[in-house]
Amino acid sequence: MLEFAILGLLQESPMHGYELRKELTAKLGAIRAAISYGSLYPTLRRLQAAGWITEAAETPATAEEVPALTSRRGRVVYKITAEGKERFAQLIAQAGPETYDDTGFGVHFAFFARTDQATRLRILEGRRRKIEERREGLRDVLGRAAERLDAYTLELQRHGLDACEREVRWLEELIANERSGRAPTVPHLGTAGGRREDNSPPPPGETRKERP
Amino acid sequence: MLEFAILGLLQESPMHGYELRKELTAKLGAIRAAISYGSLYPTLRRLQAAGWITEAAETPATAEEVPALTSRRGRVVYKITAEGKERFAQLIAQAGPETYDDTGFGVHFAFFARTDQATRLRILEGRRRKIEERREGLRDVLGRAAERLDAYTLELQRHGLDACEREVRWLEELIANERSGRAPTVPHLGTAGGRREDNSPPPPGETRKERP
DNA sequence: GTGCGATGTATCGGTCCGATACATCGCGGC
DNA sequence: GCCGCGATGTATCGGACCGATACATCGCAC
Repeated sequence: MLEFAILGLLQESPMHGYELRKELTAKLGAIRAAISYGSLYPTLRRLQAAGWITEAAETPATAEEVPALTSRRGRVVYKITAEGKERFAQLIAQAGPETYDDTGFGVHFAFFARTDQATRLRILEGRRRKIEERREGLRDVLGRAAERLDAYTLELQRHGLDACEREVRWLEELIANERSGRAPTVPHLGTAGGRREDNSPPPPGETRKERP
Repeated sequence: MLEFAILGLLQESPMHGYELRKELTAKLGAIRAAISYGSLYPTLRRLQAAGWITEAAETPATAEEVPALTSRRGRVVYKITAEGKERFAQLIAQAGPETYDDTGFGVHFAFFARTDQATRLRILEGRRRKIEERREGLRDVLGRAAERLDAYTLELQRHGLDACEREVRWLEELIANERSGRAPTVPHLGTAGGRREDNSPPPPGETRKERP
């Protein structure tokens, strides 16, 4: 999962570890807390060993200004390779069971902008199926095994059941949307009205052109 | 987390591994998929080494029937020890940061029937605080960084934000309920009748009372 | 001039998962 | 009669990820 997310992010622009973590947190904040360095750095090393990313020298273009007096700090910038892009495409295409669990689905969804419509549809439907199964399981427990469980446990199940039903409805909307016309957002909300008050002083990748 | 859940379940009755997994799945089905044997068995071993659980001989009372012809099947039944009960009580009392993340909170909540009211309240409020923080983070991203993110990522955040708001409301209800009167369920739903035989000390809240 | 929070890289032990292996039991179909 | 098959049951192994920890620099406020 981390591998997938890193390759996806580096496709937008080269980054160093710390930055990667921040972007990851911003992009995946809805589905997981914050990636740990204890996962991040080893994974970066693994990706590099596999040849999917490389270290890029950290020289901010106008490097002649202050050459090397203070022994340039060890900031390691990574960029994705051609093999890395292939790998990412391959990871998108092959959807295993882990694609539909909470984290896996969230990460895939976060990169839907780089995913073709057919695959998007497949993933959304797989997720819906999985949630429906979970929902049925919860209904069973609430129906058949209710007297074996205490009130708190039941309340937890009920809350979980509610979340399942809600997510299924959300997925239905997204699926319908995906089928009829390739609109990227669900109807009840427009195209994210932009008000710009903070233009992020050092934008980590200002030359971001979406590759269609 | 697994340690906590196992000790909590074995407090209700002795069980063998397979059974434990099924009960765990039933009780925690709302918050996590299904416990893996690759976690369960090593954890059982660890708990046994620590002296918190012991193996109980599997002899169904009338064992004289078929003595040992077919080499009695290796079903290992575990039961909790006095030290194990102490350990469980200690784990309930001390609430670390992990008590408030998704899984940690869910597991603690599932055993609220064995938790005193003050601790319940503390955990519910800690969880609320944590979710409120996550909610603010998502609002920040949706407000300040919206133009940096694509429509799918934004939709994901919106869905996450919605879930946060919903959970905060749920927690508010539970907290209010916990404060005024010790009713174990939220008002809008009743049911939940008798418990099964269970020689544990009186669980602090099986006497359901309808709060108007 | 000094402390302190943000930036930045990195490792280590431990928890948990997914795949896999293997053995028994009851039951229905042929 | 016996054969497969799904449920029951115990167990291990490699790998992913986390939390704690360590350490170093930078800019800024006091």
